[in-house]
Amino acid sequence: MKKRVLLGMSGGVDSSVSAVLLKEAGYEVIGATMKLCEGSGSNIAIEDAKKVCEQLGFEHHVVNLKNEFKDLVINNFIKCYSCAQTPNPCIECNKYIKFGKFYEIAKNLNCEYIATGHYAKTQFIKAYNQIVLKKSKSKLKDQTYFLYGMPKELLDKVIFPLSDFEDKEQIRKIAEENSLTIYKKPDSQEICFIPDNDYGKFLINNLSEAPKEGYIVLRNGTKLGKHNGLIYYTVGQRKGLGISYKEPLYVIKLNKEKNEVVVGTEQELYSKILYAEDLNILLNIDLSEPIEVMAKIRYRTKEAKATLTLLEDGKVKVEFEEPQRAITAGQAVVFYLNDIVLGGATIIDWGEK
RNA sequence: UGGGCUGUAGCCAAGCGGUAAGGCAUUAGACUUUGACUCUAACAUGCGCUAGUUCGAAUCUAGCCAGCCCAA
Repeated sequence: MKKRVLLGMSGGVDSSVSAVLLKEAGYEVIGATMKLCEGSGSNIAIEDAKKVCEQLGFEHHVVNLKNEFKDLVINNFIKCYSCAQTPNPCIECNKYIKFGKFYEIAKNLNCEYIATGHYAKTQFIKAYNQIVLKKSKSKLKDQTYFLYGMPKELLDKVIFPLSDFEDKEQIRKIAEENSLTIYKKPDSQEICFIPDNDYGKFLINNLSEAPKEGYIVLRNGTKLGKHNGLIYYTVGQRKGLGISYKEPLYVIKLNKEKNEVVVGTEQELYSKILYAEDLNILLNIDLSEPIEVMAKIRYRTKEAKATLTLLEDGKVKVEFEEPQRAITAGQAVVFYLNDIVLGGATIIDWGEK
């Protein structure tokens, strides 16, 4: 009997080609498109995915997860900003929706597995006696940074058909060869629930209290200018400060208490130490003693050698060998052992204490 | 109406006789399943105004205008 798998389909190239690959691998595939928010993009996604399923002879379902998405992802996004942090909604979405609610739906449809078009890989590793989450073959497109939050129990229930592809062109080629009309659809970007990418406007419409004006200051308190609200800034930001200074200035901290944006030179952005919370561990491994890992503080940043120390309450301390640039509260730090994802956590603070 | 200082792009600012650095901001791209960063390109025929010296002036000279400071 064929194994049944529920494939999350965004209507894009990656998930559509995943459908082809699963079919070729002999799975019984059911396609499902999650409806996460209103908007024309969402309807196009559904139509495109449905069309692919028709072409391949699969069932297609539309799964309404709007309420869950709002409760678990959008609300966290808003809350995070109101705490002067910078959220990463894609990580929350993977954690709660794509590898949470979506799996519940799969079970209801009698699917043993779920699949997505993420660039990531799962593999049984004897040393850990488990299936682990690994980086995809394409190091450039690897998306494990966004996936560290998935439940460990799901590792043997998830299939990533794109795990061994080197680059996107191959994927597009497969789409074209299979006459999938979406083969040249551009890659998705930006936050999916803010179609015009104007997240400032989105926040103003959704925050309980309006953003307050305040000062932009140097570390020593020198006032350099004014800002329209902390929500418009994030650590490491250079553009949009509107300040004249002899060298480029970057946001190095958002001070919620004083409602101040603290700016400094590029050098002041670097730190060797960060603290994080909500640790999620994907590996059978003993963390009672500090451990050497490779840690990544941001998507598109090279991971760096660091020591991971467990503190109380699921909090961790990460000490890097080399200073890292623009460690940002609200963003994730993800830990790797070679290509294997150990886990990750949400950054809450940085610098010496 | 004595003395001193300043006046360079939307903003900050270098240059001090040889043909307008740099930063911020802005615009257009590249990169990117978060927000950023980064990269590439564009952005003053003109340096308060007017005359003059000079082969050549933002740079020197004179006058004027504007702002600031110190004295009355």
